[in-house]
Amino acid sequence: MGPRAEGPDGEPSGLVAARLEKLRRLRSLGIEPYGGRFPRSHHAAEVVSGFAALQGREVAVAGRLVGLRGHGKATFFDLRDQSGKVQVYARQDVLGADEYGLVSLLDLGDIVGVRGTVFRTLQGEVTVQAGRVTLLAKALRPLPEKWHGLKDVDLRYRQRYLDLLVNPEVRETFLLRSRVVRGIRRYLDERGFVEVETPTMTPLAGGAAARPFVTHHHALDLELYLRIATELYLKRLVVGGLERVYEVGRVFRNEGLSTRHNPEFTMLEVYQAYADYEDMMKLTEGLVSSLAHEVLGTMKIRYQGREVDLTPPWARKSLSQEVLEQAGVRWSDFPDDASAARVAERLGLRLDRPPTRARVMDKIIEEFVEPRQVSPVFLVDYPVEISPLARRKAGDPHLTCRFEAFVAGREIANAFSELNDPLDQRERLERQAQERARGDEEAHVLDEDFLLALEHGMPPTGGLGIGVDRLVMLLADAPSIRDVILFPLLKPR
RNA sequence: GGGCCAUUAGCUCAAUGGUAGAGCAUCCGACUCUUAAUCGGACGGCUGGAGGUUCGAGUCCUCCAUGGCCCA
Repeated sequence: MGPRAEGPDGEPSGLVAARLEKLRRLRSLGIEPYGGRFPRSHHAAEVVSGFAALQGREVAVAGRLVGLRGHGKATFFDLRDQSGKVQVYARQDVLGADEYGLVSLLDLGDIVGVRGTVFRTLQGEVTVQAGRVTLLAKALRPLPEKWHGLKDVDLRYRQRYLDLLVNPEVRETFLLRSRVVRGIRRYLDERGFVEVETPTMTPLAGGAAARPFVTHHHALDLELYLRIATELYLKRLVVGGLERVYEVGRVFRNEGLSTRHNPEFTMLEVYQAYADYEDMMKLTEGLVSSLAHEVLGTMKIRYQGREVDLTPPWARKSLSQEVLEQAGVRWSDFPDDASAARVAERLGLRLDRPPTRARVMDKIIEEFVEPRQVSPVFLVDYPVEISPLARRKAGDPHLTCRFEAFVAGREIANAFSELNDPLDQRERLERQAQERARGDEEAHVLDEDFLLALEHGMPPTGGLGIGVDRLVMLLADAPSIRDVILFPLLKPR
């Protein structure tokens, strides 16, 4: 499909038509509006910061035209590349009438390369005086308004490239995300962890309590599920002797959208053989605090107006104690589903599905405990009912060696001493299978292949999961998960 | 799934139920140190969609679409 003057959504022909006309005029002048390779000697920011050494010297810069101030036979324009912005000064008497004719046909949004000498204007701005101007790509559509930026949230997500071009803080957020992910890898690599990749499409979606997406493999005529966690495959690798493994990977959960939920998101999972959840606490606080220091230069961060100090060690509190303090109930107050329903009623919890004991536990934590944990804290020792993959606590078979870490009222990590008793694991998954048979689509699946692996012997292992998107939200002070995912899921237009 | 709010020019926003406007962008003209360049002129709209109330609807009502926030 060729360029058209009228867009599908009623784009008025004027703006596009004007640029198509310029394109035609450029070609008639023998200028190719879509250029090739343009070797740059410097980035924009380097020209500005390196002025002392570059003054009077020739540079080659390229970028998008984001400002244009014509003065008849001279023109100032601003080029922006990934590093920043640099001003260019083009004079007809230097360039000659032909090449200056090209400058007069430039539009905001065009991609332009400039070779020229570095100088400082009378106003003090570091500027490249153009000796040669090359059009590298003609823009046929205008950029959003330069002063107010692009605010329409829908357009910002659907045309993220415009958001990135016009709203500098958006680019900053995604550069920060990149640094966070790189920092995670570096931190773990330095500690002897091996990065692996496990299947995204699997015959069973295990390792978490969530509804999966379903897809179909034609050649095998096989139903496949997009993974909801990487846990069960990573533990198979621990069985196989990879003693320290991690995966930073996309997982998929078939749930609604909110400021904290996107159906696909990025999860870090880490497994360390011969370790336990105490080790995972040290790993968590060490990793998160050093990431903050690395990308923000401080461990004292601000999230949505609240001051949070990530400096280790983080507090540890008993989950049961915290539930008692915040909600006024004990786990032992509701030993079964019937009593759990009464407790839910009394606490005013509204559950969308029948209130089982496990659901009420989850809901109490979510509603009463999670929002109140502002300073970093590990809440430890979760009930076995809601922790089917975690090792039981010695001396109290109702609890597990599991913690969740909370910062700024949000869960950021979930970890436990992994259950390596294949018989206990089988019983727990069978219990989940019963829940599933009773209609709970989010109950864990029973994965025989995983149990087979456990039966070969898995060393005692500490495992940790961190939601990378939520971690980035925390560090970027972003209120919505959509601010840290480049292309969040939207309804198609 | 429910409630509230939003949707007006390419973008950002105005407009008691009574002639749809501004800034930026665009187009034409002037201008060789501007930087939200400036100055003069011009173009730009089925007011998200479909119905309804009214002499008259951007404005009031109903439904739909998309988004946001809150709730489930």
